[in-house]
Amino acid sequence: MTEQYFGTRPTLEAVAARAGVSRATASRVVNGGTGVRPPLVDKVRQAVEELGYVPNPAARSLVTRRTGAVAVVVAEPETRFFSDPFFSQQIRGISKELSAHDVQLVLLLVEGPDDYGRISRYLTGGHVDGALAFSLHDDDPLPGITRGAGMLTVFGGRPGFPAAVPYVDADNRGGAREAVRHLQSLGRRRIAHIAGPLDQTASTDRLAGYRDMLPEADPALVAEGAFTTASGARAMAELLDRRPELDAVFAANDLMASGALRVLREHGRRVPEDVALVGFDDMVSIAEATDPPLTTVRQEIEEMGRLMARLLLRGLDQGVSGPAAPSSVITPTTLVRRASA
Amino acid sequence: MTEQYFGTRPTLEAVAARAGVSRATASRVVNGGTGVRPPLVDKVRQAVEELGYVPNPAARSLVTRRTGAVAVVVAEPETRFFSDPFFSQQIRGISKELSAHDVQLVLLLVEGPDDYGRISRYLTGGHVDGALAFSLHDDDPLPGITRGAGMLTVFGGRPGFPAAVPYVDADNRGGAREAVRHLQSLGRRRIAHIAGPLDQTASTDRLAGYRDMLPEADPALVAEGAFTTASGARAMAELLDRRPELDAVFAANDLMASGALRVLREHGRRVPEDVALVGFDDMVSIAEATDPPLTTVRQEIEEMGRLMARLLLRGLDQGVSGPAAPSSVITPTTLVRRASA
DNA sequence: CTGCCCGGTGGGAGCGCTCTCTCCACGGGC
DNA sequence: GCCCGTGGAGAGAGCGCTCCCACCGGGCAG
Repeated sequence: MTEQYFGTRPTLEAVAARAGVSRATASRVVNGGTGVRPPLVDKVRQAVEELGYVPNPAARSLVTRRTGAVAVVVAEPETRFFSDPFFSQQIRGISKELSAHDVQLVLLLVEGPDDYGRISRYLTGGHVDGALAFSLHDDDPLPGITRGAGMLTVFGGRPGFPAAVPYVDADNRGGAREAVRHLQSLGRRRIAHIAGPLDQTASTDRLAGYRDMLPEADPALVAEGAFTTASGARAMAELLDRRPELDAVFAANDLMASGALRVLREHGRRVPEDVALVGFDDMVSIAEATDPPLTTVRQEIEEMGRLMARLLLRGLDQGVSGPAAPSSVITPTTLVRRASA
Repeated sequence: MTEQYFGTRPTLEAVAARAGVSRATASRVVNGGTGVRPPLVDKVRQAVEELGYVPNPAARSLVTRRTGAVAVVVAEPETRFFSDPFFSQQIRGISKELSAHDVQLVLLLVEGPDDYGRISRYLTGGHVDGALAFSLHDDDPLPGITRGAGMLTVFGGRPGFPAAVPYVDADNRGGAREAVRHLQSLGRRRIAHIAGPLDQTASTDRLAGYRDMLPEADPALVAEGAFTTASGARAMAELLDRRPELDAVFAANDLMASGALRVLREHGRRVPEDVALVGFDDMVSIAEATDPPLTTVRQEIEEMGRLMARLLLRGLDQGVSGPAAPSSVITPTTLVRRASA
């Protein structure tokens, strides 16, 4: 732990000299130390310690052709990425998994529609070994870009893109079915749905789950929101206007459910007595804070992030050879019963 | 734009051969092209284009000793980092500035109190040219770590650490003074303060500004919160209990102000008639959504992020030689008058 | 007309590492 | 007792790039 501000950093050469071995042996020790006799291992370790040696990552990756870093690409036309706890939790999971494997996370924020060129250039540039991306909208150019760059990429959320790219997603459809099934088991017959933006598969999949259970449902019982509180309120008002006799609502996320809740109360409907309400996500800070607390479909967001990273790392390890595309993973959802339904 | 999935990527050598020049000349063109005659420049450019050449960053940084990346270190013992829009906006600013200079952002999330070793190792490892960090608490080990790593680091927020590290912060003290001055100009005499956690300089600086204007203020008019809505509500209740005669409140951020607002209303106090209320931050999504909308002290958060990055890049350019520590920057605040005061 | 200067170019070394290949020493089988 | 097999160590060749330095030729001063 010596000072090394100026005075060039020690190289492997220096370590080898100090330990009285060759550079090759020193390298072997630094990289795991298999096939080197214990006394030499100790000598090298000690030299490393004394010199404060740290391998030069550039030199290493020049020969290994691995960078030990992956990109996380975030398309964020509308500042949603950060404001939505969904992404932050996913990033947490990703970060945990990556750092456990000593892989670094390079954050690539898309700064606007004209910025994809930079992203693409970076990805082809060999700065990172692979990429993680979030597929927000059906027309997102990201899937095209990453495959164009020939870079192994795992997506968060099923891309609208019909290509066979690996992704991690919650069982949106199954979760939605469970939500509706629960409302039905409560004896509700006029079940409305507040959908998310229909250019996202998360929304369309949840809508599909709703329709699975209610194939004959009145189309007027479905309203489209935008995953925000305000849009949930708006959609709820619309539904009450169109079908005042509704007795249950399944909202495609908790934020919209909380907006709906407010409107229901303003219209004098008691929850759950008059109208039962189920959300999606189980964002605890929202679902537990409402009055009454929200019954909702829980998805393991951080775990999904972790899985994305794991899938990518595995694909990377399996090798440069062959189209080692990992298969996608769908994580289960669970219904969390609170008071709203 | 040829396929290059397999088949090794073209090197400078290949470009040079195709253009009929030496590797040195090709390199010159790729790096700006000064001192090379136009016809040759064109030839090289064309070869680059045809081959789809992209420089190998590892090889480049091996010799230049620059990585073209900076770390953003985020200590987040309590998941605050992402949930607080403050940081996300700051990151946006940072990302914009960095990508404009083709510098990458490596995100280092501290995964817990035991994780500082990894961070420190990474920073000393030569993976990045400099670092950006957020100083959250007075006892934060980050300032010590980055200087121990001998790495140029710019902080977001004045560190409690008494060291002379460069940082970017809003004029918290001046902003607080302005808030109180405004309340005084409204004729309020019993002005309370809801402070943030007092182990953060943002909180203590704002408290200091409050005290600047009210040196004789009753200590019972100050309550400590935690920058959250709930803590603001709690602090407000406490203040009303202790000093029911108060006629104004300056809260150290908008979140706490919104919590205070709710409690004031629950206690039958009209805002601003009975109690005038001023917040801090001007988080538009909060300040404009309350009823009445919040008068608050605005700080240019994204701009602060941009400044952090700019300061770091400048320091990096000024050179490896000498202790090129950039000086700190304090950004001005402005009072935004809405209806609450 | 000769020599010098200078812009433009190429040759080549070397950044710090990994990895293959060679070499050596030792031990065991016949 | 000899030879071969085996495991451990070292020498050396690059990985792809930048940059120093030598070189070359043309223009201009002497």
